[in-house]
Amino acid sequence: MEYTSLVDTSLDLNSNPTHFLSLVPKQEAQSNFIELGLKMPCVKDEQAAGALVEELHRLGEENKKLTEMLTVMCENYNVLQKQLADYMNKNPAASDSTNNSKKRKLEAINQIINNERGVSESSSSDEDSCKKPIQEQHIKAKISRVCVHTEASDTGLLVKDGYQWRKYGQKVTRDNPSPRAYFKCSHAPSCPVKKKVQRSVEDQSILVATYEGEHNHPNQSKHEQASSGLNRPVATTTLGSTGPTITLDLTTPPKPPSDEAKVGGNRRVDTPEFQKFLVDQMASSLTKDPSFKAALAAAISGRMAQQNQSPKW
DNA sequence: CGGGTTTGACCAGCGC
DNA sequence: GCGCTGGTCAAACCCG
Repeated sequence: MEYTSLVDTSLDLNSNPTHFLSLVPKQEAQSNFIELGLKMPCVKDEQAAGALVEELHRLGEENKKLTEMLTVMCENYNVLQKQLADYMNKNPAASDSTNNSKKRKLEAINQIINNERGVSESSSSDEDSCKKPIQEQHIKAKISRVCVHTEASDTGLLVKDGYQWRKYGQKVTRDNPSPRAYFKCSHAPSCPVKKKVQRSVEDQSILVATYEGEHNHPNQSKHEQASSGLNRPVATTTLGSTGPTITLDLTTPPKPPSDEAKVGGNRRVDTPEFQKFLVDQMASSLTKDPSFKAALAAAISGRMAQQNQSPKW
């Protein structure tokens, strides 16, 4: 289950700007207009400076509220996921309707999730985890997934992440018409890390890279990474192979709460620190998105035009 | 010639 | 045991 299917972070501004504006207080719409560099014609500089400071505080408050809202949403998602797992355990017939491979996959996912959370949520997974060697569980827990946005015309399965990879296989899987490529880390012969790269079923322009294990050697230098034209990772998660995927711009570094949040780590996504990191990323992604700003400007200007027709603001 | 890629064959796990 | 599926191997091939 993809996070994106549950938490839709997109704002359909273009389709109905006035609808969006109805959610935004009139005062804020005006101040956002100022922030976008579209100055009101008759506002004096001092007033504008004061308004900007005031606006800064207001935006800070707004940011805080949004952060809290998103945190609550993430918590709700986790609760729903848990409820679904409970339901599946209580009603095995419901899960029997799926085909065998999906069933197999679900079991693997559940195990991964349980390992990630360090909590056994069902007795069956307890039994399974007891059967498996501890070391194997440990390896499985070191799974992370990274979504990389590529050009639609780009048919390759190359995800540049700073490491050296050697392709050792390619396979067409049942659930996805796009072939899946298998890579081993060739930077160090003893490095156990493997990588699977496959195009997303929903969006062929997105490459989904699944990393297994952890590198036992340092990455390329920052300079090398910068000059090697790395792909633009749009999302990363460490919650198993089908865990949450939130579209984020990770090209610029607001530092994650800890280094564990980096690719290849096994950081839990349900920790407050990671959620705050996600929130920060979303916020920065939105504010940097020119289309978002353009849509917002269009919405505000449309609203202002509407307001100008009526005598009062 | 060495290293990487391609691709068909093989193997293991799982359900029936 | 058989069929299906995902993962891996390894020979052939390609390229600088």
